[in-house]
Amino acid sequence: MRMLSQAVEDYLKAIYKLQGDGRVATNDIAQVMEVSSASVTNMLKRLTKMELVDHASYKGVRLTGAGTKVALEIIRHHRLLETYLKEIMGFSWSEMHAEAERLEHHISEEFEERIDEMLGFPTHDPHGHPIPTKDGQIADSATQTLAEVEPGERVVVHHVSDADSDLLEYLEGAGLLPNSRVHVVEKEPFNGPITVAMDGAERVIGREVASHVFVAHERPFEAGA
Amino acid sequence: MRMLSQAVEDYLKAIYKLQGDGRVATNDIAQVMEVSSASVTNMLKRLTKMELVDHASYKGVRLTGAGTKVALEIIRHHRLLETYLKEIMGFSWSEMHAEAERLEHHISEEFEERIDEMLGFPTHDPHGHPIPTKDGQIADSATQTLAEVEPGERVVVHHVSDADSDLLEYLEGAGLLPNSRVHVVEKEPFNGPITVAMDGAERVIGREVASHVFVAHERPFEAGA
DNA sequence: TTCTTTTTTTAGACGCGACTAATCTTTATA
DNA sequence: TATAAAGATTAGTCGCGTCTAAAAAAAGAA
Repeated sequence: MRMLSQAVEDYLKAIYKLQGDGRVATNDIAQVMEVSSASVTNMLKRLTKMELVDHASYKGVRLTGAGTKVALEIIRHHRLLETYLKEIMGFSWSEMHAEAERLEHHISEEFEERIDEMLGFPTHDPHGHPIPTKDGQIADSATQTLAEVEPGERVVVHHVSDADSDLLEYLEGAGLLPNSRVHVVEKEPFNGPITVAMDGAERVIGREVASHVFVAHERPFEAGA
Repeated sequence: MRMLSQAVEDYLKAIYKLQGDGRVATNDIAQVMEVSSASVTNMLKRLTKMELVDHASYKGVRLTGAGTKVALEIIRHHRLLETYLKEIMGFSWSEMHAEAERLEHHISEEFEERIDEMLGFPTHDPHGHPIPTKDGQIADSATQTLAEVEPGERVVVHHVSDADSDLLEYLEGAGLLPNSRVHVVEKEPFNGPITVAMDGAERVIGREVASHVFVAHERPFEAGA
């Protein structure tokens, strides 16, 4: 794995985020990166030579397999860092993002593994965004469980684990059915119970039970990422 | 505080370490930085313009007050990071140094404060090197107490707190007198007792008592710093 | 379709931080 | 003290990543 500059990593990350199914426009990259279009064109030439992007003059750009891999690594770093800074180090929402934005380029594989482990291999960051795995897989947005949601977050139940029919009945009784809106009020530490509010009424449920309730965020994408 | 490049920070750190009482030679900087002498001369010109060093052609270089301040900040980052990586994150000695070497340039004031606090405001890093304070003070090498020494380290008792005569008598009975060599064998977590070896015999002492025994390392300066 | 507007690229420049080769200065040695 | 060796600086180049101004290509409107 060759050494890439921070600038290169930032461009790849920006292109990844702009890239839906199609190709990305030079001007769009210039805007989110806050540089001139000429700078972007210049960089795209270099990225093309490095085979990280596929750029055709006047036709937009797209990440190659290698480029996508790098972008996902950086995004993984970012989201793991945000989770770590918030959960373990007590950073605020605003400080968290800026710090992760810088550190994501400078942590080692080793560091990444340690924080992943210390966090219990989380699948989503504090915003609810999925954390790419080491081999570049991104969890489906509905693979986050209620047990992982942070206090203050509002989520919608997506589906419920169908392993145990007793459990299903309990969840049904508790009103934790697909499409119900849930507001996580409090979380006891050390895998203790979770207090949720549904239709204004509070309810305390065990962490174990919560880990069988798969949820989605109400607003999948927002400002910071 | 203006933004400095990583290169500038690295030069200042190198000069700080080479600088005893006198001035530092271009070639010496080139050697530790692993760059050509011409590159050093070139950088010294820029550092002089920034008023971070005081450089006279053919006469060596010396840090200014501002330059020293920056160097100490970076060294503080490095030593706090090494301590954090080792104590909290479980890094090995070898990984610790390399990681701190990169991260020292990229952590915020906020991050620095958090890890300082999480570590209980340590005065020395795991090597036993003093950690500069935020305002650039460096603890005397003999202000580290036995309570702060890591298992495996060998230290020499420098002096003993003279607050309490009962304590002094206890320490005398335990053989913890100035110039005695002490090998820390084990440390119980959560401020539990410490096992030390002296003249081959092991002895268990309370953490509170150990915090009144001021020690110095046998080899004040070694490879990594 | 032709003209206009928007988007993108090219051309040329600049600061940073490195390099090599050549040219001083200073220091050491005969 | 003259000369050789060691140390430091200058001169000139290069790649990175940015910029502005100008030209070219694509897209939209009359």
